Amino acid sequence: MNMKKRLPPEQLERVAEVFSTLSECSRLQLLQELMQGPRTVSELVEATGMKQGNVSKQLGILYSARLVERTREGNFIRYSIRDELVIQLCDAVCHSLRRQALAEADRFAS
Amino acid sequence: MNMKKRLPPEQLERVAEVFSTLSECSRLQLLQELMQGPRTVSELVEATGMKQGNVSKQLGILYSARLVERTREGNFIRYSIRDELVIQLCDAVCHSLRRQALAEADRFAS
DNA sequence: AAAGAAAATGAGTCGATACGAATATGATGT
DNA sequence: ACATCATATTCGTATCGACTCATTTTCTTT
Repeated sequence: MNMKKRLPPEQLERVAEVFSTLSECSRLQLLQELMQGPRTVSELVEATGMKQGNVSKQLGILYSARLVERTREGNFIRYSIRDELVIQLCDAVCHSLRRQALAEADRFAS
Repeated sequence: MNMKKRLPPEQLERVAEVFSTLSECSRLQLLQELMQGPRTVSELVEATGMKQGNVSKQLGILYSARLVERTREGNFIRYSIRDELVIQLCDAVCHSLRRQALAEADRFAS
Protein backbone atom coordinates (compact mmCIF):
# COMPACT_ATOMS: atom_id res chain seq x y z
CA MET A 1 0.00 0.00 0.00
CA ASN A 2 3.05 2.15 -0.24
CA MET A 3 2.25 3.33 3.25
CA LYS A 4 3.22 6.87 2.51
CA LYS A 5 0.52 7.68 0.04
CA ARG A 6 -3.16 6.95 0.10
CA LEU A 7 -4.49 4.73 -2.62
CA PRO A 8 -7.34 5.85 -4.87
CA PRO A 9 -10.65 4.08 -4.19
CA GLU A 10 -10.32 1.73 -7.13
CA GLN A 11 -6.98 0.36 -5.99
CA LEU A 12 -8.18 0.13 -2.42
CA GLU A 13 -10.96 -2.04 -3.75
CA ARG A 14 -8.45 -4.34 -5.40
CA VAL A 15 -6.51 -4.70 -2.17
CA ALA A 16 -9.70 -5.41 -0.24
CA GLU A 17 -10.60 -8.11 -2.75
CA VAL A 18 -7.34 -9.93 -2.19
CA PHE A 19 -7.90 -9.97 1.55
CA SER A 20 -11.49 -10.97 1.03
CA THR A 21 -10.38 -13.94 -1.01
CA LEU A 22 -8.24 -15.10 1.90
CA SER A 23 -10.87 -14.45 4.52
CA GLU A 24 -12.58 -17.82 4.29
CA CYS A 25 -11.45 -20.96 6.07
CA SER A 26 -12.47 -23.20 3.21
CA ARG A 27 -10.23 -21.34 0.80
CA LEU A 28 -7.33 -21.18 3.23
CA GLN A 29 -7.69 -24.90 3.70
CA LEU A 30 -7.48 -25.43 -0.04
CA LEU A 31 -4.46 -23.16 -0.26
CA GLN A 32 -2.78 -25.06 2.54
CA GLU A 33 -3.15 -28.26 0.58
CA LEU A 34 -1.83 -26.60 -2.55
CA MET A 35 1.19 -25.41 -0.61
CA GLN A 36 2.17 -29.04 -0.30
CA GLY A 37 2.12 -29.26 -4.06
CA PRO A 38 -0.25 -29.25 -7.05
CA ARG A 39 -3.53 -31.10 -6.53
CA THR A 40 -6.51 -32.13 -8.60
CA VAL A 41 -10.01 -31.19 -7.58
CA SER A 42 -10.75 -34.75 -6.50
CA GLU A 43 -7.67 -34.85 -4.34
CA LEU A 44 -8.71 -31.61 -2.69
CA VAL A 45 -12.21 -32.94 -2.09
CA GLU A 46 -10.66 -36.00 -0.50
CA ALA A 47 -8.18 -34.03 1.58
CA THR A 48 -10.56 -31.40 2.90
CA GLY A 49 -13.83 -33.28 3.21
CA MET A 50 -15.61 -30.48 1.39
CA LYS A 51 -18.25 -31.22 -1.23
CA GLN A 52 -17.09 -31.30 -4.81
CA GLY A 53 -19.28 -28.43 -5.91
CA ASN A 54 -18.02 -26.23 -3.15
CA VAL A 55 -14.38 -27.08 -3.83
CA SER A 56 -14.82 -26.18 -7.47
CA LYS A 57 -16.52 -22.96 -6.57
CA GLN A 58 -13.88 -21.86 -4.07
CA LEU A 59 -11.10 -22.82 -6.45
CA GLY A 60 -12.83 -20.73 -9.06
CA ILE A 61 -12.69 -17.76 -6.72
CA LEU A 62 -9.00 -18.31 -5.99
CA TYR A 63 -8.44 -18.60 -9.71
CA SER A 64 -10.25 -15.36 -10.49
CA ALA A 65 -8.10 -13.68 -7.88
CA ARG A 66 -5.06 -15.04 -9.74
CA LEU A 67 -3.83 -16.74 -6.60
CA VAL A 68 -3.86 -20.20 -8.17
CA GLU A 69 -3.45 -21.55 -11.67
CA ARG A 70 -4.76 -24.70 -13.30
CA THR A 71 -3.86 -27.06 -16.07
CA ARG A 72 -5.93 -29.81 -17.53
CA GLU A 73 -4.52 -33.31 -17.34
CA GLY A 74 -6.82 -35.58 -19.22
CA ASN A 75 -10.00 -35.80 -17.30
CA PHE A 76 -8.52 -34.04 -14.29
CA ILE A 77 -7.66 -30.46 -13.58
CA ARG A 78 -4.62 -29.79 -11.51
CA TYR A 79 -4.47 -26.65 -9.43
CA SER A 80 -1.37 -25.04 -8.00
CA ILE A 81 -0.30 -21.89 -6.23
CA ARG A 82 0.34 -19.13 -8.70
CA ASP A 83 1.25 -16.15 -6.59
CA GLU A 84 3.91 -16.23 -3.90
CA LEU A 85 1.85 -13.54 -2.27
CA VAL A 86 -0.34 -16.17 -0.66
CA ILE A 87 2.58 -17.63 1.21
CA GLN A 88 3.98 -14.28 2.25
CA LEU A 89 0.65 -13.11 3.60
CA CYS A 90 -0.14 -16.26 5.52
CA ASP A 91 3.37 -16.35 6.93
CA ALA A 92 3.14 -12.77 8.09
CA VAL A 93 -0.19 -13.34 9.79
CA CYS A 94 1.08 -16.47 11.51
CA HIS A 95 4.12 -14.68 12.81
CA SER A 96 1.97 -11.93 14.17
CA LEU A 97 -0.41 -14.34 15.88
CA ARG A 98 2.55 -16.14 17.34
CA ARG A 99 4.02 -12.91 18.63
CA GLN A 100 0.73 -12.02 20.25
CA ALA A 101 0.47 -15.40 21.89
CA LEU A 102 4.00 -15.11 23.26
CA ALA A 103 3.31 -11.63 24.54
CA GLU A 104 0.22 -12.96 26.24
CA ALA A 105 2.25 -15.74 27.81
CA ASP A 106 4.71 -13.19 29.15
CA ARG A 107 1.99 -11.64 31.24
CA PHE A 108 1.97 -14.78 33.36
CA ALA A 109 5.71 -14.85 33.89
CA SER A 110 7.29 -13.30 36.97
CA MET B 1 1.08 -20.36 8.21
CA ASN B 2 4.42 -22.07 8.37
CA MET B 3 3.74 -23.32 4.85
CA LYS B 4 5.16 -26.72 5.61
CA LYS B 5 2.56 -27.85 8.07
CA ARG B 6 -1.18 -27.54 7.97
CA LEU B 7 -2.77 -25.47 10.67
CA PRO B 8 -5.48 -26.93 12.89
CA PRO B 9 -8.97 -25.55 12.17
CA GLU B 10 -8.95 -23.20 15.14
CA GLN B 11 -5.78 -21.44 14.02
CA LEU B 12 -6.98 -21.34 10.44
CA GLU B 13 -10.00 -19.52 11.76
CA ARG B 14 -7.79 -16.93 13.44
CA VAL B 15 -5.89 -16.35 10.22
CA ALA B 16 -9.12 -16.01 8.27
CA GLU B 17 -10.35 -13.44 10.76
CA VAL B 18 -7.32 -11.24 10.24
CA PHE B 19 -7.84 -11.26 6.50
CA SER B 20 -11.54 -10.70 6.98
CA THR B 21 -10.80 -7.61 9.03
CA LEU B 22 -8.79 -6.21 6.14
CA SER B 23 -11.31 -7.15 3.49
CA GLU B 24 -13.39 -4.01 3.72
CA CYS B 25 -12.60 -0.76 1.93
CA SER B 26 -13.88 1.35 4.78
CA ARG B 27 -11.47 -0.26 7.21
CA LEU B 28 -8.55 -0.08 4.79
CA GLN B 29 -9.32 3.57 4.31
CA LEU B 30 -9.20 4.15 8.05
CA LEU B 31 -5.94 2.23 8.30
CA GLN B 32 -4.48 4.30 5.52
CA GLU B 33 -5.21 7.44 7.47
CA LEU B 34 -3.75 5.94 10.60
CA MET B 35 -0.59 5.10 8.69
CA GLN B 36 -0.01 8.82 8.40
CA GLY B 37 -0.12 9.04 12.16
CA PRO B 38 -2.50 8.78 15.11
CA ARG B 39 -5.95 10.25 14.56
CA THR B 40 -9.04 10.95 16.59
CA VAL B 41 -12.42 9.62 15.51
CA SER B 42 -13.53 13.06 14.41
CA GLU B 43 -10.46 13.50 12.29
CA LEU B 44 -11.12 10.15 10.67
CA VAL B 45 -14.73 11.09 10.00
CA GLU B 46 -13.52 14.30 8.41
CA ALA B 47 -10.81 12.60 6.36
CA THR B 48 -12.86 9.71 5.05
CA GLY B 49 -16.31 11.20 4.67
CA MET B 50 -17.79 8.21 6.45
CA LYS B 51 -20.57 8.65 9.02
CA GLN B 52 -19.43 8.90 12.61
CA GLY B 53 -21.31 5.80 13.71
CA ASN B 54 -19.77 3.75 10.99
CA VAL B 55 -16.26 5.01 11.72
CA SER B 56 -16.65 4.08 15.36
CA LYS B 57 -17.97 0.67 14.43
CA GLN B 58 -15.18 -0.12 12.00
CA LEU B 59 -12.56 1.18 14.42
CA GLY B 60 -14.06 -1.11 17.02
CA ILE B 61 -13.58 -4.05 14.69
CA LEU B 62 -9.97 -3.08 14.00
CA TYR B 63 -9.48 -2.72 17.72
CA SER B 64 -10.93 -6.13 18.50
CA ALA B 65 -8.58 -7.58 15.92
CA ARG B 66 -5.73 -5.88 17.80
CA LEU B 67 -4.67 -4.06 14.67
CA VAL B 68 -5.11 -0.61 16.22
CA GLU B 69 -4.89 0.78 19.73
CA ARG B 70 -6.55 3.78 21.33
CA THR B 71 -5.96 6.24 24.12
CA ARG B 72 -8.34 8.73 25.57
CA GLU B 73 -7.31 12.37 25.37
CA GLY B 74 -9.84 14.39 27.23
CA ASN B 75 -13.01 14.23 25.24
CA PHE B 76 -11.33 12.65 22.27
CA ILE B 77 -10.07 9.19 21.58
CA ARG B 78 -6.95 8.85 19.54
CA TYR B 79 -6.45 5.73 17.46
CA SER B 80 -3.15 4.47 16.07
CA ILE B 81 -1.73 1.46 14.31
CA ARG B 82 -0.83 -1.20 16.81
CA ASP B 83 0.44 -4.07 14.72
CA GLU B 84 3.10 -3.67 12.05
CA LEU B 85 1.38 -6.59 10.41
CA VAL B 86 -1.08 -4.23 8.78
CA ILE B 87 1.66 -2.44 6.94
CA GLN B 88 3.46 -5.60 5.91
CA LEU B 89 0.29 -7.16 4.53
CA CYS B 90 -0.84 -4.12 2.61
CA ASP B 91 2.64 -3.62 1.23
CA ALA B 92 2.84 -7.20 0.07
CA VAL B 93 -0.52 -7.01 -1.67
CA CYS B 94 0.38 -3.76 -3.37
CA HIS B 95 3.63 -5.16 -4.65
CA SER B 96 1.83 -8.15 -6.02
CA LEU B 97 -0.79 -6.03 -7.76
CA ARG B 98 1.95 -3.90 -9.20
CA ARG B 99 3.80 -6.94 -10.47
CA GLN B 100 0.65 -8.20 -12.11
CA ALA B 101 0.00 -4.87 -13.75
CA LEU B 102 3.55 -4.73 -15.08
CA ALA B 103 3.30 -8.27 -16.38
CA GLU B 104 0.09 -7.28 -18.11
CA ALA B 105 1.80 -4.28 -19.66
CA ASP B 106 4.55 -6.52 -20.97
CA ARG B 107 2.05 -8.37 -23.10
CA PHE B 108 1.68 -5.26 -25.21
CA ALA B 109 5.39 -4.78 -25.72
CA SER B 110 7.15 -6.15 -28.76
C1' DA C 1 -21.85 -42.34 -30.84
C1' DA C 2 -22.58 -43.68 -26.16
C1' DA C 3 -21.23 -44.27 -21.44
C1' DG C 4 -18.78 -42.81 -17.67
C1' DA C 5 -15.66 -39.92 -14.85
C1' DA C 6 -14.18 -35.26 -13.37
C1' DA C 7 -15.17 -30.59 -12.88
C1' DA C 8 -18.11 -26.52 -13.34
C1' DT C 9 -22.45 -24.19 -12.90
C1' DG C 10 -27.22 -22.81 -11.35
C1' DA C 11 -31.01 -22.25 -8.03
C1' DG C 12 -32.29 -21.79 -3.34
C1' DT C 13 -31.45 -21.18 1.58
C1' DC C 14 -29.28 -19.20 5.36
C1' DG C 15 -26.22 -16.57 8.19
C1' DA C 16 -23.17 -12.61 8.43
C1' DT C 17 -22.27 -7.82 8.08
C1' DA C 18 -22.02 -2.95 6.23
C1' DC C 19 -24.30 1.16 6.59
C1' DG C 20 -27.58 4.94 8.07
C1' DA C 21 -30.47 6.95 11.59
C1' DA C 22 -31.38 7.50 16.08
C1' DT C 23 -30.09 7.00 20.73
C1' DA C 24 -27.01 6.13 24.67
C1' DT C 25 -22.66 6.74 27.21
C1' DG C 26 -19.02 9.40 28.96
C1' DA C 27 -16.10 13.36 29.72
C1' DT C 28 -15.71 18.56 30.21
C1' DG C 29 -16.87 23.17 31.54
C1' DT C 30 -19.95 26.45 33.67
C1' DA D 1 -26.56 19.54 38.13
C1' DC D 2 -26.84 20.80 33.35
C1' DA D 3 -25.50 21.58 28.69
C1' DT D 4 -22.41 20.23 25.26
C1' DC D 5 -19.23 17.81 22.59
C1' DA D 6 -16.94 13.29 21.19
C1' DT D 7 -17.57 8.60 20.86
C1' DA D 8 -20.07 4.21 21.23
C1' DT D 9 -24.01 1.33 20.57
C1' DT D 10 -28.53 -0.32 19.01
C1' DC D 11 -31.80 -1.34 15.55
C1' DG D 12 -33.51 -1.98 11.01
C1' DT D 13 -32.58 -2.85 6.21
C1' DA D 14 -30.29 -4.43 2.37
C1' DT D 15 -26.69 -6.90 0.37
C1' DC D 16 -23.28 -10.48 -0.09
C1' DG D 17 -21.46 -14.88 0.02
C1' DA D 18 -20.96 -19.84 1.60
C1' DC D 19 -22.92 -23.98 1.27
C1' DT D 20 -25.99 -28.00 -0.47
C1' DC D 21 -28.19 -30.33 -3.98
C1' DA D 22 -29.11 -31.13 -8.61
C1' DT D 23 -27.77 -30.53 -13.18
C1' DT D 24 -24.74 -29.62 -16.97
C1' DT D 25 -20.45 -29.31 -19.35
C1' DT D 26 -16.09 -31.34 -20.81
C1' DC D 27 -13.09 -34.81 -21.67
C1' DT D 28 -11.80 -39.94 -22.15
C1' DT D 29 -12.64 -44.57 -23.51
C1' DT D 30 -14.75 -48.15 -25.81
